[in-house]
Amino acid sequence: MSPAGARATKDRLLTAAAALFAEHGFHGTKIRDIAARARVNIAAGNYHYGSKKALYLAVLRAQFAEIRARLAARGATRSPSELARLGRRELAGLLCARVKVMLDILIGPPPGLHGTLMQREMCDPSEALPVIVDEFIRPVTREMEEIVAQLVPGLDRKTVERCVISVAAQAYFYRSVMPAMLLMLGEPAYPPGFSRELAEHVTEFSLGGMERLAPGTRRARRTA
Amino acid sequence: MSPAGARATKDRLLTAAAALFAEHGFHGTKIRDIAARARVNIAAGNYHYGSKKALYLAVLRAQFAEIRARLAARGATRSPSELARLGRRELAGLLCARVKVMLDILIGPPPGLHGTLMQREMCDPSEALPVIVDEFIRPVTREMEEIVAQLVPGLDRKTVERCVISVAAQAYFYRSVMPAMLLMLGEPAYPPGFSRELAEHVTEFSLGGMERLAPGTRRARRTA
DNA sequence: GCGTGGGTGGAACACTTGTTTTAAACATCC
DNA sequence: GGATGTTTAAAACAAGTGTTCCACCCACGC
Repeated sequence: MSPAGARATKDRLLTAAAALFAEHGFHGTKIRDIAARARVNIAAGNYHYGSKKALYLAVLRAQFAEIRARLAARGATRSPSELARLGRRELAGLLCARVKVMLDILIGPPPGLHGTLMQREMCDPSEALPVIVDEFIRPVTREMEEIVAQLVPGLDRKTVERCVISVAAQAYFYRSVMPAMLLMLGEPAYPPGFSRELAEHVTEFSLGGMERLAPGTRRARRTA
Repeated sequence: MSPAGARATKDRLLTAAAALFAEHGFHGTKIRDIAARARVNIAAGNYHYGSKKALYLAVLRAQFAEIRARLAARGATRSPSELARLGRRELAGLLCARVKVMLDILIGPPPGLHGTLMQREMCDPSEALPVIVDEFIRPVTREMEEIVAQLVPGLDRKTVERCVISVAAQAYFYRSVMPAMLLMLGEPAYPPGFSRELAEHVTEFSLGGMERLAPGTRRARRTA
């Protein structure tokens, strides 16, 4: 087959596998289903990737390489020198924009595959977990830490780290427990405009939290 | 066998199944492994519970009935009238205590089975999800909402709900992404005393967030 | 004492599933 | 045109796994 045709098959395999791995997990996804969805032969998966596990790793690598690129493109990234020139209001807006981007990716609509795949990796870590940590979690965390440190001067490193976690936790939560939350809401999906509303709530909530932890704030009792 | 013996095998089956389902998930757990761990015959599972799925549902029902009892026992529960008599400082302490209880259950040591089972249900919801929602999430959420509403008067209902979510999200996060976080920390487990440290951080962070969202706070711009 | 029935043990069954094999068809490059 | 690499098709293999079957055991009631 032509190289174009070849890449088409290999790519169809990858995208079909990504969707199915996200939907049913590694164990719940059958090679036969992937082949059927990609409209290729059953043996194609093993031919191109060697094994089901290798295909899974390829899927995760591709997904998190893609999302990293997407974040860099519209992730509201600023260099440290740029950050230093921003005022509090702009920094807060930047924080809100980043939270919005995270929520858009996580809860959609439509919900991205990345969040689901990440969640599954947390349930059953595989050799792909370091890839996710290095390709996604670490860079995003780093950038957020710079923003937070700039936004609330005087926070020690550990507190900055924990504040970033507290921010990320809120965004991640809405994806992570989505089935339960939709059950409680009685809705089949999050309403339109939900990620914007949430981004504003999370930002305000977190700004309050970070300011309270800033040195000099009343009742900001630090623990040993 | 005597009824006592029968109940013994049935119970051993249940506890063994709980541990293994938590560790490996539904698909990853084999009837034979459960039987081996419970030291019963391979057919015992199907005999006593009908099928693997029914056993799984029984496990989740039992686990979340147990945790509900545990929470009621040491969950720092207060009646609305009791809450009304508490000052801000005591309410904040109550919030911190509840966060600590959640973190103790979630991240341990040792990490409880409930958090893991819940996380797996979020990945692959089954008929057990409504049980978790009704037995665990709803009551805990309700109690937290009462505390928050008492702690920060004037918050509208929706904001109270979202604040509770923001608090719970932080606690849940440390369990949910534990593998990645341990990988980043380079440690095999969370350090001793971690849940206390975290409870204090989460409480302070959240108090700041809630106060900022309170009506009358500067820049507490509400969204439509 | 002796069936009797609920519970048990071990094997067998039936099915799924990842992987491999064989063969042939097809496109592309030299 | 032949060599090479890619794709399809069908079948089979091998391992694993949920479930079922049946003989057996032992406490309990007659």
